[in-house]
Amino acid sequence: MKRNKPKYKQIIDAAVVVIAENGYHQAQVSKIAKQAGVADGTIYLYFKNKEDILISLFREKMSIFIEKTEEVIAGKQTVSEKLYVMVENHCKLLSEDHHLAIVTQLELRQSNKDIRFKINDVLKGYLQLVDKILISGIEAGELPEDLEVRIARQMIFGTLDEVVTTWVMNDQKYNIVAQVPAIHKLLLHGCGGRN
Amino acid sequence: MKRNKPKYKQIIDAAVVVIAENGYHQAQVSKIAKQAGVADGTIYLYFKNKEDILISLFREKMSIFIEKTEEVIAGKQTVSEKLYVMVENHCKLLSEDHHLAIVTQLELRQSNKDIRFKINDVLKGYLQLVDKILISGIEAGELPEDLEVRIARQMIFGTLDEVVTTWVMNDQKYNIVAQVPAIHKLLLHGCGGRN
Amino acid sequence: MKRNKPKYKQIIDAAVVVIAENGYHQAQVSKIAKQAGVADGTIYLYFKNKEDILISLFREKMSIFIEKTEEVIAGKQTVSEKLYVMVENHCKLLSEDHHLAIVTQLELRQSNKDIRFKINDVLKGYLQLVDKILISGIEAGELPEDLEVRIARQMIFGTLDEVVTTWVMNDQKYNIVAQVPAIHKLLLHGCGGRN
Amino acid sequence: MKRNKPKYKQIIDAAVVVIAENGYHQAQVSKIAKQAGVADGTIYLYFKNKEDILISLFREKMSIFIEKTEEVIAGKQTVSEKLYVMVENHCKLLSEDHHLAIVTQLELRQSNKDIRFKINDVLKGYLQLVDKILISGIEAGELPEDLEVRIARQMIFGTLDEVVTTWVMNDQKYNIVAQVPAIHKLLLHGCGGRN
DNA sequence: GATGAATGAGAGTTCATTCAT
DNA sequence: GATGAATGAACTCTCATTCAT
Repeated sequence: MKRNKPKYKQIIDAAVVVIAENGYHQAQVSKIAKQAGVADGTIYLYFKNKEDILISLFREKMSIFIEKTEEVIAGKQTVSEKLYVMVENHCKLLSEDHHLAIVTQLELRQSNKDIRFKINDVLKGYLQLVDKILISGIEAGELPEDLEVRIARQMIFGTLDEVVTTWVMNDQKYNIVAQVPAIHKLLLHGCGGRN
Repeated sequence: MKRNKPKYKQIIDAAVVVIAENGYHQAQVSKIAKQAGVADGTIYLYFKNKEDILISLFREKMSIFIEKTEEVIAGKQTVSEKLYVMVENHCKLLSEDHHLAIVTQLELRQSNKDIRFKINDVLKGYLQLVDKILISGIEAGELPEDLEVRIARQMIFGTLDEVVTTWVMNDQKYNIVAQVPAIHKLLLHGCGGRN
Repeated sequence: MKRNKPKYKQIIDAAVVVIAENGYHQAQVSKIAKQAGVADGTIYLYFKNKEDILISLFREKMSIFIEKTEEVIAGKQTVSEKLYVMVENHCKLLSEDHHLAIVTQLELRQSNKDIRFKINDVLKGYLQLVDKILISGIEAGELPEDLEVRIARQMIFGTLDEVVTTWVMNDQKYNIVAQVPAIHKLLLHGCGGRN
Repeated sequence: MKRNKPKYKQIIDAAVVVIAENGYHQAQVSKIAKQAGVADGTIYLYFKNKEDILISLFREKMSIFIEKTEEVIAGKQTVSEKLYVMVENHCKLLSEDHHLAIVTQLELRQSNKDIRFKINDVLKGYLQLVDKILISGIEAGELPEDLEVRIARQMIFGTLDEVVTTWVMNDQKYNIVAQVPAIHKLLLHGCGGRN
C-alpha cells in the first residue's frame, strides 16, 4: 500500500506548501517534486497523475478533518452543543494551518470540473456528519420535525465555507475562531433550534 | 463608449454560451469569436484581453442581477418579504438561464486568482444589497439589535451559493425555485426574524 | 504626383518621429497615422504599403543628403578638400537631426532583407558621389593611379557609417563633428592622398 | 555546464542553417528544433528563449573568430603583418562558411535593438584585438604617436564590415580573399603606417 | 525503486490592409 | 479624398508525462 510509505505523505505535504505559496496554476509537478526532495519521475510511482495528487491531498486532509470532527461531537449531548463544536472545529483546524486554508478555500477551486467533482465526492463524508447531527436533533425533539435536512445542511456548509473563504481572502488577518459563537447562533436558529 | 455597441453584448453572450458548453479551459478566444460571428481580432477592439471578457461578462450579468433584485425588494415592506423576494429572484434568474448558471457557479471559479479577486469586487455590490435588507430589518425592529450583520450576510450568500451550486452540479435536474420557501425560512430564522 | 502633396511629406515626417521614439518594431501604421493627423486608411492613398513608407522616407532624406553634399563639394578644388567637406557634411546633417540619425543608423536596419536591398539601391546615389571624388583625385594626380576605387569607396562609407552608428549607440553624447579632421586624415591617407 | 553538452552546439548550428536558408523572420523555433533533430521543448532546456539562441550563436561564433585571430597575430612582428593577417583571417573565416556570413552580415541585423545591443557587447572583444594591434604599432614606432586609436579602429572594423556585407549582398559571387592585399594597404596607410 | 532528460501539443494576441460609407 | 471598424494569419513557450539508465 503506497499510502503508508513515507514518500506518499512527503509528496502531499510538499504539494500543500507549493500550491499555497505559488498558487494553483504555478504549482508544477517539478516544483512539488523539488519541494518533496524527490525526482519528477518519482511522483509517478506514488500517484497516477497530477490530478491524483490533488484529490489524494484533499482526501488525506479531509479524513483528518472528519476524524477530529467525529471526536469532538462524540462527547456532546444536545444538537446545540454538537453544532457548536463542529463549527468550532471547522474554524480551528483551518486557523491552525494557514497553508491548508489557502489551498482548500482558494487554490483547489481553480482546478477543472473533473477534479472538483471528485473533491465533492470526498466532501460528502463531511456533509453526512452534518446530516447526522441534524437528524439526531430532530429525533431528540430539539429541532422541528419538518426541517428540510438537505437544505439545512447546505446552509450550514455554505455558511461555513463562505465565512472561511472570506477570511482567507482577507489574508486571514482577523481571528475567525472568535466568530464561532455568532455563527453557531445563526445556524442553530436557522435550523429552528434553541440554546 | 464600447459597452453600448451591439458587438460588445454580442461577444459577452457568445462567451457565456461557449464557456457553458465547452468549459472554462476549452473556451478559446477563437471559439468565442466564432460563436459571436466576428473575427478573432474584433474581440480585441472591445476587450483588452481574455481576462477582460470574463470580468466584463460577470459585471454585465451581475448588474442585471442587482438591478432586478432592487426592483423586487422595492415593493416590499417587511424584512421577511424582502428576504423572500431576494432569495426567489436569485434562484429564478439562475433557473431561467441555464448557461449563465453553469458559467457563474462552476466554470468561472476555475479562473485564476487575479480574475477571482476582480469578480469578488463586482460581487460586493450584491452583498451590499443583503446588508441593506438586514439593516432595514434591525431598524424596523424585525431583527434583533445585536445581529452580526457581516456574518448574517455571509450566511445568506453562502447558503444561496451552496444551494445553487449543488443544483448545477446535479445537472439542474430538480426545481430549485420550489425550495425558495424552505431556504427563506431557514435564513430568516437564522437572522432571528419571524414571518 | 502624390509626392508633392502636403500629406505625403506629413506622413514621412510622422514616420521618422514615430520610428525614432518607439523603435522600428513598435512603429505601427496606426501610430504613424495618428502622429501625422490622418486616418489609418489615408496612409494607403499615398503609399502602397508600409514598406513603401520606409523606402520613401529613406529616398526623400537621402536625396536631401546627396543634394547638400553636391553643393559643398562643388566649391572645392582638391580631393582633400572635397573629401573633407563630404565627411563634414555627413556628420553635420546627422548631428542636426537626432531623430533621423536614430532612424537611419539603428532602426531602419532592423527591416527585412527586401527593404534593405531597396534602401541599398537608394544609397548607390551617395556612393557614386564618393566614387566621383576619388576619380577626380586620381585624374588630378592627387591620388595614386592604382587606387582600387571600389574598395576605397567601401572604406570611406564603411568608416563613416561605423563612426556615426557608434555615436548614435552611445546616445549621441559626444560631439561627432569635432572628429571630422581626424576621420578625414585617416581616409585621405588611406586612399594614398596628402593634405 | 550546458554549453559543453552536444545538443547545445547542435542547436546553435541548426539555427545558423535555418536562419541562413529561411531568413531571420522565417526562422521559427520549431524549424530550428526540427533541423537540430530535437523536440521544440528541448530547445528550452538549453536556451532561456529565442533571443538567447541568437545571442549565444553570435557569442559562440565570435569566440572562435577571436581565438583564431589571436593565433594568427601571435606569430607576427610588425603592425603591417599583424593587420594583414587579421584582415585575411576576417575574410577567410567568413568565406569558408557561407551560412555564417549570411547570418552575421544580413540576417542577425534584423533583430530588435535589445539583441543588437547584446551582440554589440560581444563584438567588443574583437574590437579590443584591433586596438591591441594599433597600440603595439604605436609603441613600436611603426604608427604615428598622435593616431586616434578609437577612430582608426572604427575605420578598420567599419571597412571590413562594409566590404564583407557588400560581398554577401552580391551573393558572395566574387573572391573576397583576393581583395585582402588592397584592403590591407588602404587601412595601413590610413593609420599612417608603411609596409 | 529512483532518476531527470526529452517530449510535443496547444492558444492568446498583434497589426498591416481593406472597403463600405 | 478621407475615414476607421473589421479582418485573420501566424508563432513562442510551458509543463505533465514517459522511459532508458
